[in-house]
Amino acid sequence: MSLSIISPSNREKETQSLHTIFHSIDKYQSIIFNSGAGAGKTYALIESLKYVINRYAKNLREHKQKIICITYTNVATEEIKERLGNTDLVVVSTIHERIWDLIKDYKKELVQIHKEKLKENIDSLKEDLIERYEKYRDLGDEEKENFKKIMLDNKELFHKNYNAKAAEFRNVFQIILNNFHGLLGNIIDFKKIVNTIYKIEDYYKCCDNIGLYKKEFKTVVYNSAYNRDQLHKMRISHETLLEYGLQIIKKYDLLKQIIIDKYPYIFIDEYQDTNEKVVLIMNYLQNHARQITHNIFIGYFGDTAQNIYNSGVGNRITEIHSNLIRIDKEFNRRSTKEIIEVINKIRNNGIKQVSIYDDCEGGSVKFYTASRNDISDFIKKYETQWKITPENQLHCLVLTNETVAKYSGFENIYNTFKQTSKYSGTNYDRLNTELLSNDLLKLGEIPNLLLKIVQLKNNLVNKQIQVTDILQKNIYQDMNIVDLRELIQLLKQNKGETLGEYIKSVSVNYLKDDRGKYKKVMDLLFDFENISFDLFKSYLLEKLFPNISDDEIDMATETIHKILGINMCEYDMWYKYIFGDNNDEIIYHTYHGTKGLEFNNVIIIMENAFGRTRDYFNFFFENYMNSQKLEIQSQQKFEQIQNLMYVSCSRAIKNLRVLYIDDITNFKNNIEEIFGRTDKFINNNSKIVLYETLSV
DNA sequence: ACCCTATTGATTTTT
DNA sequence: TCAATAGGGT
Repeated sequence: MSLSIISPSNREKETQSLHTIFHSIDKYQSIIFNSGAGAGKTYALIESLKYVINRYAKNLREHKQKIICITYTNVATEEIKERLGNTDLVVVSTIHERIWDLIKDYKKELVQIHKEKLKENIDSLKEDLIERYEKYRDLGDEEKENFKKIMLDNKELFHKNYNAKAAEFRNVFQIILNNFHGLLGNIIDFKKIVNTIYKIEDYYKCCDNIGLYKKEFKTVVYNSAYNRDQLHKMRISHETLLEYGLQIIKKYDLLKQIIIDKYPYIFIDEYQDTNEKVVLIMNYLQNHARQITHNIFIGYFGDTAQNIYNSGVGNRITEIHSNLIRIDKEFNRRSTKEIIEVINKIRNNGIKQVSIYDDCEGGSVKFYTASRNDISDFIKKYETQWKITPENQLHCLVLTNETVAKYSGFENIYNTFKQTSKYSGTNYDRLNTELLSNDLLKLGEIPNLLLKIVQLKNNLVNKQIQVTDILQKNIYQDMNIVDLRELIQLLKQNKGETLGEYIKSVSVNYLKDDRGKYKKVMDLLFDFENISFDLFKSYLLEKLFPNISDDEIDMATETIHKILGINMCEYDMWYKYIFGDNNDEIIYHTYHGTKGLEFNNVIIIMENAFGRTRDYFNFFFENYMNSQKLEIQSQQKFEQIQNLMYVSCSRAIKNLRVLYIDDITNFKNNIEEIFGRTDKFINNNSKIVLYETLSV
């Protein structure tokens, strides 16, 4: 058993680095705590919070003060709350929740800021119209007014035909706009122009309504469930919330002072992912505190090398918030020495980690090349070689959710949903959240329903599930045991090879049910009544192809048939993936999705391309030795890839394999600089074992 | 041969 | 929303 012995001197050193933090807390000197992957950053954060509580609780309570701890995700919030235990002195939340809480009561001021934002947007939208669209620019002032009037009168017609083909769309407006044929030359541009005109009009109206003190225009509302602003409806989303927060805090010194005096300690987790505006806010607080000679401690905890989302502040943080005391932790408490050596080379800057353990040897890292067709064999080989079991799982990292779906066994579900109009075109970005999220609140309506159907089916045959978890209280509370048994029997009769057959079976039994309990269970589950196969089918059609035109119906019906024709086993695989209580031997993730996690055995499937960028990982390897000499933009690209490499490779505790499925001739040397050597994967058991040292 | 327009299909992740 | 490609017109 390795990774278990910590020498007294290492333990002492680790304690020392904690004490450096504590010392800064005592002196109200703000810090930036950097630690690489697996260093125990969250541990340091928790210990710091505990330190403030233990030492200053009495003082804080006397002055009705609290400690703020902000995180990047809700999951992280929950984890910190759990590890910290119960206390009323610390408010743990996401940054958005906190900012909204701090500013939401300043209603008048927010409306004022909102009005200014509307006006700014009106100006820039008007500028866009003139600058981007030549045909529109060339119209005279009177013509522009006239055009606007016509289009405002025909708003409904415009939206009704919005998704029609260009030629058809043009036909609809040709006669109405006979003076403006030039504008109809390019329908895409035409739509953009008209949309912009509508938006400007909406914003003007909103400004008017604010001026008239109309009821719904007296407050700004933050909607965390919605990803886009609806400024004309006084609704803002995440990004604008931070923007308003920054403005209001910047503008009002009294607000700054209130925050400083109420929250003298602010801790920020994963600072590298935090939005730049948040750091700006902190900097304003810090400077104001200095001005009025009040105390405030701000502690940033994170790692710039793990910034994999471009919205994060990353290493620009020290330019924005100056005079931070830098504390680095160089121990690694996760991985074996072999892994640490490789991730140090990938990172190749600042922090060079060493293991905290004396017995840190025994891992293995290898870099293989192969063709795309060899992936499954490669994985299979390690499944036997590493003696993979549900207790010793293999975690396989791939780049896209589509690939995850494929290898996890629900390829058809993913691909068919991708074809629905609910999840394609302008809505394509919803697919991953609404089909694959493990947060049930984020799942789409239909995925949610299908998941509930699969869940009921599985719960009925799962011996560990209690009746109360399957049926709602109002179903079973007035039933005797015989009736209950009968109901369960009937529910269990629902069977089918495919989803469609299963639903047919559900509706057949629906007719058999004379007591009405089965009906009630199903009505609750489906959220509509008189369930039949045809009704279900048209429900899917309506929800997955909303507002569909007549000539698209055939295509849509065919897609619905595909969904119904998918095997129930595949829905089971999908169900298992979502709920993640996984007893599988091999588990697939996206690179990004593994952030913060750690696994004994990791295989990373890598290739040149990622997303729109054809030169992605090869770009990193090609420039590994001379990244300093790249132009600024290329350097940013390099760092982005480097960080993703660093995050994914540092998940491994013991065994790491990278399988590269493109040609590496041009950058083989640099790969070997990092990984020691590269080998061709030969699809033959005996040969591989020769090269490998077993280490499980 | 070249220009303009229409169509199509696509990365990751959080709030 | 964007970029690559297909397709039509001159």
